[in-house]
Amino acid sequence: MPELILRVAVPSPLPQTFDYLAPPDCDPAALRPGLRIRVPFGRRRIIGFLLEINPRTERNPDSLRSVDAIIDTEPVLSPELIALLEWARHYYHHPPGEVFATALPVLLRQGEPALLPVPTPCWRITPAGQNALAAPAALRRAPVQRLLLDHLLQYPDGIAIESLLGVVRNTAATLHALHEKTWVEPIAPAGESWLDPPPARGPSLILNEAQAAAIAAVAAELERFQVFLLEGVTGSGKTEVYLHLIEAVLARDRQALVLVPEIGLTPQLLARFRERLPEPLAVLHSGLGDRERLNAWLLARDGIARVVVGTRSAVFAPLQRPGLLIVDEEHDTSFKQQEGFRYHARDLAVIRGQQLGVPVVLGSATPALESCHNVQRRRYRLLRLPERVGGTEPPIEILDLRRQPLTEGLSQPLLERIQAHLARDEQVLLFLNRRGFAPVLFCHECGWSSQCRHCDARMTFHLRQRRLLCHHCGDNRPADAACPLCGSIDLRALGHGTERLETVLRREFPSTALTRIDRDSTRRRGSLEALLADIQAGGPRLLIGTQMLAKGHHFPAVTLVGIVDADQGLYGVDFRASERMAQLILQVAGRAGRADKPGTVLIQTHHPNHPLLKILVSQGYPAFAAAALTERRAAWLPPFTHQALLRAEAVAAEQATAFLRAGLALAEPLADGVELLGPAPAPMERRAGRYRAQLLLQAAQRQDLHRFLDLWVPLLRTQHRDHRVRWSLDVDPIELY
DNA sequence: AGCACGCCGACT
DNA sequence: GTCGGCGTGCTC
Repeated sequence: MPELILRVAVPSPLPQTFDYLAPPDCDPAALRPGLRIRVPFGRRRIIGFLLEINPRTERNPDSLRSVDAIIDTEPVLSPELIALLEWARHYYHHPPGEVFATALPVLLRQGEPALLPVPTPCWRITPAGQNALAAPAALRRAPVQRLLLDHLLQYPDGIAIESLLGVVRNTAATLHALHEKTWVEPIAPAGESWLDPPPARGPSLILNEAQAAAIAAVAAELERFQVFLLEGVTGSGKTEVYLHLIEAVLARDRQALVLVPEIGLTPQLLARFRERLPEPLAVLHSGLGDRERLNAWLLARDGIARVVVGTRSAVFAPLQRPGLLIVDEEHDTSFKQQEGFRYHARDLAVIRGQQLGVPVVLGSATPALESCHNVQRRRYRLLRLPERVGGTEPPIEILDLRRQPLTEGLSQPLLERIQAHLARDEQVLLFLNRRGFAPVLFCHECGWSSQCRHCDARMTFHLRQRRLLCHHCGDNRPADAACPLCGSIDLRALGHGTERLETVLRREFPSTALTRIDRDSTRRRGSLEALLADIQAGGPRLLIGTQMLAKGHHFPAVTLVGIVDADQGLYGVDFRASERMAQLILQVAGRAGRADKPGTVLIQTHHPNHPLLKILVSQGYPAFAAAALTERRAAWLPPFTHQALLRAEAVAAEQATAFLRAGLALAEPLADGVELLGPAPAPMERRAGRYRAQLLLQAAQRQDLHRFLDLWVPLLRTQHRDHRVRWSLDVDPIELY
C-alpha cells in the first residue's frame, strides 16, 4: 500500500505548501483537512494545518518526512474556510503560512486546545445559611459543615468549587448536605458573559416602506448566494434592516456574520445588537486579548454565538451554520489590510458568500464606486433606503473662497453662519482633516521650512507642545525658536490644523464651549468617551475634529457642519481622491442633526465649479457616483480596469528602482493584456528613511492580470537577490502609494 | 522568518 | 588559540 501523503500549510513566509507522510501509526480514517499537526521543518518542529490528503504531487515520496503528531481530534478549520483561505492566498499571491496565521487566533497557532473553558460551578452562602451560622444550636453536631459555611461567609459573591477543595475533607458531600438544607446555593460562574440571560428585548421599530421592501428582497433569497447593496443615508435605518434580516436568519437556525469598520465597532452599536437579538453575540476586534479572541472564535465555531460581529479579520471567523454575511459601511478603507497579507475583507466576504451559497449584504450611505459599478452591471442588486426616518436630508451648500478675505482659513460667511447657529443655542461642527497647529514652520527671511529628516514631508508644528512632529514617521523634536539656517526669529506657521482652528475659534467665540476631537486630544484611554458625553449634554458649542469624528458617533444637537478645506480632496494625487472627499462630506453631514432638525453643510472650496462636487451637492451621492464612474471609464481606471502594485523600498533609491527594473524586464515577455507603468518613485518617495518606488500593473481583464501574476510573482521571488530591498505585491490597491 | 553553516577580526 | 560578526542557503 502506498504511503499516505499530506499537504500542509506551515507557518513560514515561503510561498508554497509542503508535503509530508502521514505518521506511521496513524488511522487514515482519522485524517481530515483542517487538523493541526506537528511537523519537522528544517531543524525545528512547528505546527501546521493539514489541507489535503493524497494531493497531486511531483515530489518523490522518498524525500518526504513524516508528521510527528496530530494535535486535534476535530478539525479547527472547516473545508469551507480552507477553500476561502486557499482562494485568498492565490488571489493575493501571499504565502499560505501568513494567510492561515491571519485567519486563526494566536493561541490556536501555538497548539492550545480548541475547546471553550468548561465553566466550573460556584457556590455561595444563602441568608438562611448565615442565620444558621449565627444560631449556635444549628450546627453544633456538624462541625465540618460549620467550617465550610464559615469559609463561604468570606465570599458573598460566590467562589469556584476548586477553591473549596482544601477547606474540608469531603467538599462535594458537605456542599451537597448544605445545599439540601438550603444554606448554600450554586450560582452562575463568573466570566461566562455569553450565558447571561439576555436583557429585556428592545422594541422592534416600525419599518417604513423602503425598509420593509429591502428586508423582503433579501429574505426571499436566504437560501442562495446574492449580493445586495443596501444604499441608505445615515439615519435611513440600515441597522434596523440588518437586525430584521438577522432575526430571519436566526429563525432558520443559522448564524449571521457582521463586519464593521475598525472605528465602527462602538459600544453603542453592540448595545443595540445585544438589546435586540436574543442570542449570544461573539465580538472579534483588534483590542481583544489572546484568550478572549480564542473564546469568541470558539463560540462562533461551535454555533453558540449565533451572531458574530467583528472588524476586518472577522471575515475569517468560523461559522457552524452560516446563513448571512453583512458588511456595514462597505466603502470604508479599513476593510483593506495595508501591510503583509493585503486582503480586502469586503471582497472576501463576497467570495465567502458565493462559496457558502448565502446572501451578502453590503451597506453604506456612500458605496464604493466598485460596488456601484457591480450594481450597474447587475452583479449586485440595489436596495435603496431613500429617506431619513421621519425627516429630510441635510442641505449642502458650497462656499466659494476665491477672492474672499479669510480669517485663519475661515471665510466671513462661514463665521457669520457659525455665529447665527450658536446664538440659537445650537451646536456647530467644523471638520478639518489635519491635526496639529500648522502643517509647516517656515522662515520668512530665508525660506527654510521644517522638513522631516526621514521623509519627503514637512514636520507639523504643534503649538501646545512647542514641538515639530512628522505625521508620517512619528519623528518629533522641539520646535525651533530661530531659523536653523539664518538665525532669524521670524518663523511663521503656515497653513491650518485643528489645533490652530481651536485657537482662532476661542478668540472669535470666547464665551462658547469648544471641544476638539483628534488623535492628540483623545490620546488618553477613555478621554474620547468623556468628550462625547460632555457634547451630548447640549447647549451652544463648537466641535472641531478630524476624520475621527466622521465615523461611529452621532451629534444630534449639531445643526451646522463646516468642511473647512475641501480642496486637497478635489484634486489629489490619487484618482480616488474625489470619491473619498464625497464620502467624507456625506459621512460628516450624516453625523449631524436629528430627523426633525437636520444639519446644514457648508463646504469651503476654491473650486466651486468642480464638476463632481457640483453634482454631489445638487443631486446627491448616486448621481455623483454615476458621474465619477463615467470619468473612470473614460480614463481607463478601476473599476473598469484591474490593478496590482509592486512596491519596493530600500535605504538607497537606486536599489529599489533596480529591483523594479529587473521585475519589469522579467514581466515584458509575459505581459499579455497587461500594461506595465513605471517604475516610478512613490508619491512620497522617502518615508521613515527609506526610498520607495513602485511598478503599476493594469489590465482590462482580471483574468489576464491574474494569469500574468501567476507566472511573474514566482520569478520575482527567485530572481530577487538583493536583500537590502523589501518588496510587496498589492492586488487591487486602494491607495497608490 | 528561523536556523544552520561558514569564514574573518578582537579578546579571556 | 576561541567567541561572534552577519553573508548565504535551505526548509516537504
